[in-house]
Amino acid sequence: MIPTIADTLCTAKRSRRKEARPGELLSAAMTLFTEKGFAATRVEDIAKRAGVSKGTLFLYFSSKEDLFKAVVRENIQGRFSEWREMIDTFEGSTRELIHTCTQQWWEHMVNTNAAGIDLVLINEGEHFPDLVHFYQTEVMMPGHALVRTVIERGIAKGEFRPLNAEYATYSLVALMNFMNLVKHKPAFVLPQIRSLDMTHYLATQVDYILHGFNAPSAP
Amino acid sequence: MIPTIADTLCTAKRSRRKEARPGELLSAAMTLFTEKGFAATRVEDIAKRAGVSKGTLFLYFSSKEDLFKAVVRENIQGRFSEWREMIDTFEGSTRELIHTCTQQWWEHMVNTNAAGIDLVLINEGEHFPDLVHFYQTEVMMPGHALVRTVIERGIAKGEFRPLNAEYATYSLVALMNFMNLVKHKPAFVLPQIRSLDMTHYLATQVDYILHGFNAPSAP
Amino acid sequence: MIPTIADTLCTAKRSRRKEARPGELLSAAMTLFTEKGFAATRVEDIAKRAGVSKGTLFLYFSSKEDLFKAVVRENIQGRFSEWREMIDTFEGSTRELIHTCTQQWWEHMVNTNAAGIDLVLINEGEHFPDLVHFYQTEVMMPGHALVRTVIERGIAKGEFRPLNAEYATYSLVALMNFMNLVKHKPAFVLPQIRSLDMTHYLATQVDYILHGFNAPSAP
Amino acid sequence: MIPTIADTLCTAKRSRRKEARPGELLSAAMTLFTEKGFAATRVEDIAKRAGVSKGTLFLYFSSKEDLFKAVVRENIQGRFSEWREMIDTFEGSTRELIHTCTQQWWEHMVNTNAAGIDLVLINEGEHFPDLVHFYQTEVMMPGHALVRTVIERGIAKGEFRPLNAEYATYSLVALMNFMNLVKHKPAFVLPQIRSLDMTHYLATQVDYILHGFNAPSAP
DNA sequence: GATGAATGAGTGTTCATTCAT
DNA sequence: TATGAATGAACACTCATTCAT
Repeated sequence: MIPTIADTLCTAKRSRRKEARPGELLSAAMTLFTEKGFAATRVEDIAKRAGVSKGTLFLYFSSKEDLFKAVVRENIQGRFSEWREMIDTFEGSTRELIHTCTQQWWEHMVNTNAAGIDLVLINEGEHFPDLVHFYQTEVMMPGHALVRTVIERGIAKGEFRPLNAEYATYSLVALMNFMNLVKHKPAFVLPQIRSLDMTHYLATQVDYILHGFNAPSAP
Repeated sequence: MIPTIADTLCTAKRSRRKEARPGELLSAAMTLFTEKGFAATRVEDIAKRAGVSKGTLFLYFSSKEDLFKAVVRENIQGRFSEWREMIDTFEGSTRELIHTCTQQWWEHMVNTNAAGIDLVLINEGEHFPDLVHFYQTEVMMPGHALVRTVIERGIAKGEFRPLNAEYATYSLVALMNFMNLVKHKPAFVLPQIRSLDMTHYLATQVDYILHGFNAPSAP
Repeated sequence: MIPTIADTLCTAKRSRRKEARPGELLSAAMTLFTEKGFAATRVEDIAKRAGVSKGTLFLYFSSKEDLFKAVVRENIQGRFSEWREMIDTFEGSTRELIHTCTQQWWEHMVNTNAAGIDLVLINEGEHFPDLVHFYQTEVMMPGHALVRTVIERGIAKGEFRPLNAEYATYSLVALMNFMNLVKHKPAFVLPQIRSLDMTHYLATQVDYILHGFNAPSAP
Repeated sequence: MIPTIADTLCTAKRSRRKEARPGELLSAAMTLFTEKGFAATRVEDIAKRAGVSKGTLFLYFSSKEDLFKAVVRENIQGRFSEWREMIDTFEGSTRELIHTCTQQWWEHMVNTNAAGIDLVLINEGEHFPDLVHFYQTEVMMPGHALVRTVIERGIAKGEFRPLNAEYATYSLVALMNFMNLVKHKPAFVLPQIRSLDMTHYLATQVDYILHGFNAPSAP
């Protein structure tokens, strides 16, 4: 018997979907978690958005919290080695390095929503102490260390004044958090900011900060 | 029957409290909303903290949402005229003005939790579209205008380089938001930051920013 | 204004019910738990039977399991002191004592359904290890000790032969369990047994057992 | 292509298993049903224990209930003719006959878990009215009749006093049920009983009962 | 005015059953 | 025949809101 196109599609769809399922769920979960927060997101809505039933979700993730952890692991953790590599081998000025890093962060973390996860934890972390611990240990500490490494590089090479490295780290963290909020939280700032060219805005803000660090302006 | 002293006390307490009731509820609500967010705060806990029953709360506020709106109106609006006055009549350098403003903001807004309301709206604003509109119009726009006025003063007086005033405004907004988060959201940053002297930290960060604006360092 | 009858009834009903609520829930719970088992009983059905809503049940008992424990405490625990008292002060023959005890047990424990709780634990105990522990400690051990005391009294007074007291205890336990099953589990025995006079049957069976213990027959 | 040894084994195993499948499922089901009860046993666990998938189980049994019915039919029915034969041709004393029967029952019914099914029906019979009817008719009535026959033999031969045969039957039934519970329900009795030699215990209890029937003690 | 008992809609999670492969 | 992915009904528990007192 010759398989009809419908058959083929069906088969193809089934098997393609089977493998894609966890990924589709993770993606749907990331979107909704970052849009509405953890508590306000209903697992049923995640499932619906991934095109499956509620029961199917629990086939792949043992609980809502487990799903959230998986989202974090998938999207944030494990990118650090690349960043570390990049920073350690960078040959240009620290000024260029910081611009490169922030632009990449914007592109890969913010535009993909990955950075929005941060905001979820900030807001609802109190109810999930173990998630916070996991996140502090696995995400925030490495991230913070990365930024600090860059700052210290600038100081060591005499590009920056002898700053308090911890404070300077927070200068960049504050900016990144600000941009994260602008991107993900419509209620955060005036609508007009949304019409800005965020890439350009980021570069400018970084320049302000570097200026404060005494880094020479771009030639 | 002759009223005992206990009776008298009781009556006095009663009537005093009767008038103070809404204020106590608003205060309890602000504390809990800023601590736990809107959704995660139970009206029963607000009532308990205000020393009344759940039913009483609904006597004064028709819903949880209504109570939240009242908290916003009570604590944020109406401070702007003082600030405007202060800025318009300030006689020192813009650098000093900015330091003064930020320190006052820290003292009056952050330490009193008022600024924490901001964070609640940022996170859960989706549930209150009209409140977000109100907030944008009545709080964020005036606030933003105030900061911008100060920036423009600095540019006009030649203390700053000819900055993009909008961008520069956001530099300060980002810092203030960062500090707000540090104060209110334990999961936001690494625990170590909590041991900092926040007043000093704020001053230092403002200095970095002003440095970026080409404002001469403090003498 | 003169209260109407309706008012009076309403008031009376409200306040009467308020106090009676936990008792009504306990009673409904005992009936359903013994009829259908723990897992198969829905809290909503318990509430419905007590004439309240599901929410009300959780006002008085923090969980289904907690409710079950309360049923045990209410109906079984705390009766032991009376029994102990009665046994210690009994003046007749051990034969008479055992007949008295078993008849009272039938009347107060089986006819009130209290003994049915036993069966629930027997069947579903595996899923509630802490309930089993509670029950073994608080109910089975004292109950077993009580029966054993009586057996040992008979041996000490020379009314019984020098039995293995533990074995002999189980002889009575087995009988009691049997009757419990007959009363509560329709599928346990042939329907014909239901037409027996259970009081008489119990007395006869006890007599058989006592006969086995070498207690002289009733004169 | 030449089949490898592995292939052969696989095929052999496959076809052997294919035929054995329902039996393996029945056996797994009996174990789990008697261990955990009907409702608390998950079909997936039965399938896993039988080494097949959940889907396969439903290939052989149309529902969980249907599987349970098959377990009952498979394991209990059809043993009665042997017992009847044995009883009718037994030549020793009724006392010996009863000891023989109870020991055989322990060995063949309790130790093989078959008797545990009894308990499941006792507890969850409400969900299977037709099965209860089947069980009463096909299992309990013949079983009861068998025991009664033995009692009546003892009376007829003058070994027992002129007992109420129905009552005396229940004496044995109660003991058997008790032992069944001890064997299968950990929550039933105090843990100490588990350390007893059950065979010896059974013999002793039977002796007590026979003593009550006035059967002379073993010589 | 003040209370707190009562409500019931809403959500995370389980599991028997189905069905495309 | 055998699989296992998918389903959705069911249930314990929470909490904003109501209302008789």
